[in-house]
Amino acid sequence: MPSESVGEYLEAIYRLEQKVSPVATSALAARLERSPASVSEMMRKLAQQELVLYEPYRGVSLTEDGKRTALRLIRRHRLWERFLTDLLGLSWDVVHEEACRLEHAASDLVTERLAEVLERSETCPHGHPIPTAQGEVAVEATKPLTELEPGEKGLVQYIVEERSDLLRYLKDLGLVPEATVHLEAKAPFEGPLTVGVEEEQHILGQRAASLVMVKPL
Amino acid sequence: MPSESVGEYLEAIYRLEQKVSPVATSALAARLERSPASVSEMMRKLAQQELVLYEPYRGVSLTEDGKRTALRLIRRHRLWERFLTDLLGLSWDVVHEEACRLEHAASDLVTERLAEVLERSETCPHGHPIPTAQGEVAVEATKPLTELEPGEKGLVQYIVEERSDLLRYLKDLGLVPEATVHLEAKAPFEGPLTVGVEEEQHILGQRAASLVMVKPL
DNA sequence: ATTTTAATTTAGGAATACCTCATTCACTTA
DNA sequence: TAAGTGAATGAGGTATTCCTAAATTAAAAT
Repeated sequence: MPSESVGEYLEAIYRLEQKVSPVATSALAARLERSPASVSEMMRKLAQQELVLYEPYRGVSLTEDGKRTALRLIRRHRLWERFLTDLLGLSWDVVHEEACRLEHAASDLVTERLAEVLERSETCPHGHPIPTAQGEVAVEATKPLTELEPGEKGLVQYIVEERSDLLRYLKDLGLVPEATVHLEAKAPFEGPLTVGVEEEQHILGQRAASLVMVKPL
Repeated sequence: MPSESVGEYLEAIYRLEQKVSPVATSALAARLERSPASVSEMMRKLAQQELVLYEPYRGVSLTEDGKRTALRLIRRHRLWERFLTDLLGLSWDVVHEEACRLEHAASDLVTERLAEVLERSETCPHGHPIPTAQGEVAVEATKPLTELEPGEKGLVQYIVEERSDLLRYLKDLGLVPEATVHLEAKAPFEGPLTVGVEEEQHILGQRAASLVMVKPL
């Protein structure tokens, strides 16, 4: 099993690879709040352990081995998030940080018991799918709220980033997984969107909207 | 807040100080499975931070500050043990190790929520009292099972050590907190004890019996 | 095709927390 | 009281993981 630090790197690479692969050093450095130099150094080490494929100056991607490890940690992470919201009643904007630490402290035994207790949970509180113990992830066809056509309706699937301030804002607007949204208008020049959420109407900018993934209805 | 390592030292000192104070380097080294040299080194550091009083070659004891920190961690530790047995259904012989890691991963926010969810828990699964959030510990008048007089009855209060093999053995005999024991006979020359536990009768050696603390009835 | 720039890597260091081996100390025993 | 013994400490070293500052490289702009 990887050290806490190595684990964080693998998870981050997995997440970033969903967008672009290979992943740039600077992207990793930004996400993990480390210096680019530290990231380079760590990549060399992970490559040596065959957890990543690393082309200096080009970027990194996970090997099969690395992906397996990352998914195991992501499973733990999301299960703990569920635990924190569902059983302890914490709000969805604080659970990410807490789960980051708990995921490394729990053994597989504890993790799987937790999974049983949380039985029907298929996603974390932000809507991301919880990988199975075998490392399978359910993939849904989604697109950012910004790419819905005016007049189109969608079902909120997940929130791309777990930043606390973003999550608090979105919760206020009712933009949470399972919510139904109706894109009423999209201002030109990448302007704000007018969206109906359940019974209310809100106006929000592209930045926030692009982080809300929806399944068109 | 202390590092994981420092926390382990403080907790260990607290526990060992219940028996003898000041605590010897070798006792700490044995409990934490570290080399005596590592312990010396760490003691120097903790003394500098005024978490312990350290007299080289004589031993260590906690300062008020150190005790407060230790009790906060012990509270977390025992709450997690309760969580693991009561909510996840793990057996009492594995929860100590798991809790050792979880206690450092959880914030105070999580800890106090956990305490609320576990409401009426006043002890860990091994019978040790859970300190309050203010650092108070309930103390009961107890003595080792070996010091019960033949014919005397007692209520099992707590098990002194959390060693897995010991706990499994004691569970088999029904020697768990809350159980009623009846010391039927004590063989001479520190020989085995004959004890009645609820409806059954068992014979056990001094080593094991001395680790079972009872409240005489 | 060269220059510039921005990203990336290398070099050199620091902090934490371990270890082993050699030495020193406190206490007991002769 | 002196020697011996076992516990405790000190010296020197390793592994992680982070950093800043300097050098390098790839890619974009002239």
